[in-house]
Amino acid sequence: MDSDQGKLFIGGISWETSEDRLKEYFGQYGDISQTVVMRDKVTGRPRGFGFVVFSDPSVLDTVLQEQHTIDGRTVEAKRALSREEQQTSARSGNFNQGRNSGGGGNVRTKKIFVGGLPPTITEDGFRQYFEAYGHVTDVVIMYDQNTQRPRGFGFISFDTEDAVDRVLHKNFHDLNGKQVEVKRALPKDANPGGVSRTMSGGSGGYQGYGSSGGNSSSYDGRMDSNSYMRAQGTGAGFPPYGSSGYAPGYGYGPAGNGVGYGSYGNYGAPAGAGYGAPAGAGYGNPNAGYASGPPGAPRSSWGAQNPSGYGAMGYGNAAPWGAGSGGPGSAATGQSPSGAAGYGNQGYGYGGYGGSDGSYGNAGYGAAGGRSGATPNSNAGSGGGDLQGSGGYMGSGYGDVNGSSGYGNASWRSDSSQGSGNYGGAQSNDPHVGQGGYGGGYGGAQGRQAQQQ
DNA sequence: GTTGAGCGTT
Repeated sequence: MDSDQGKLFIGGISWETSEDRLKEYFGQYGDISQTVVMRDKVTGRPRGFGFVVFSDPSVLDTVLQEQHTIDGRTVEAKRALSREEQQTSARSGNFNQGRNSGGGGNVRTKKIFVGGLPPTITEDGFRQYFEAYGHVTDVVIMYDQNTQRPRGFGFISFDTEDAVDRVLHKNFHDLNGKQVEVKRALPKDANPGGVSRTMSGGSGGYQGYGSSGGNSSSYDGRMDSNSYMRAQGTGAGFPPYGSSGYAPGYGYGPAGNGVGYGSYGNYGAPAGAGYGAPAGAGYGNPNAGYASGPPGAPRSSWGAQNPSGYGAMGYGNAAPWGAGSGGPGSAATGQSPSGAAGYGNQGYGYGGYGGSDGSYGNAGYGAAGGRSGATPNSNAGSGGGDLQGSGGYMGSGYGDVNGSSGYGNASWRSDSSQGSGNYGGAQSNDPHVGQGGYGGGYGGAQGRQAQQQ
């Protein structure tokens, strides 16, 4: 990755070796923009390795060819692996949440921690970049108290959760040509361990969900953590996501039949195909739905990795929605365009979930909504479901609320046999509109209306 | 001792 260009991993260093010493030693090869010696978080003892970043990446060629002895130890200099690389190659278990995992996500500040800032960044530049995502209420760039040098990170505050979600959807942002990393800021005052929002069943249907699973943290907290986001486009990040237990956490799955949520998968996938079709089937079997999915769709990774469904959902997949690519033809037709909104893509759901308030839905989904334009194509893809459905989905507001009602409603489960559409129930009236169902059920909104009526 | 931490006013 670009940001890691010029970065060397220095292994086997003496416990006596400090950042300054590294800089002094490697400085003979070129300008050093940063050095760090990793230490145990708890004991503070050096772990025996560190990193050196040269301003000019071409210096590495020379450095890598030579042997280096620092503080009496012959150290090993290697090109630093990106975190993604590390994950894929060195770990099999993936529950490692990395730093920040505890608590960051539980308390939803509207602030974002931005790491990896280029030293040249100005507050204005920082603010202007993020204003594209929403109204920025505060900007902070941190500097070393003594040296006044930029510390490489800062904070950006928004006035809405939506803006925060939009930023987080995309974990890597390019400021002044360098990629920076964004994470939800740790609450300064809150007790990290606590769960500030009511998890008890109350308001936010979603949270309830999550919590019910018994593992509250997974859903909420982890999400923000880096692993998920690391995706940087490669998709590599996904795995962790899924694996992290989202699904489980979500509770959904567990809840009933393990798969429950999975259905979503279909959902996502669907686009064409899927939705409807799947439904039934799909429901239970997320993968299936998925697989069937859109041509070329990248998703595969998802499916593969997470059988459980949620993941499958496609969060990631943008395409399907917007693009419409998929599916069976149908989708393709006109819809695509609107879909667009990238936003929707990715994440659509993601953020929402987290947001306890329901606010969530909007954004992402909304985007999707765009898609709705498409309306009718009926394509029917497979299953009979009408794509429109999708529209429904969105509309309804996944997020909005009450999730409980909709979502919870088991109805879908039972009905599953029938088909997809029914996710939400609503449609049951109108079979064609599969989607609607979905939406309704899920979000509640439609569902509710239907019921009332 | 060999692959990451940095979270607050400027």
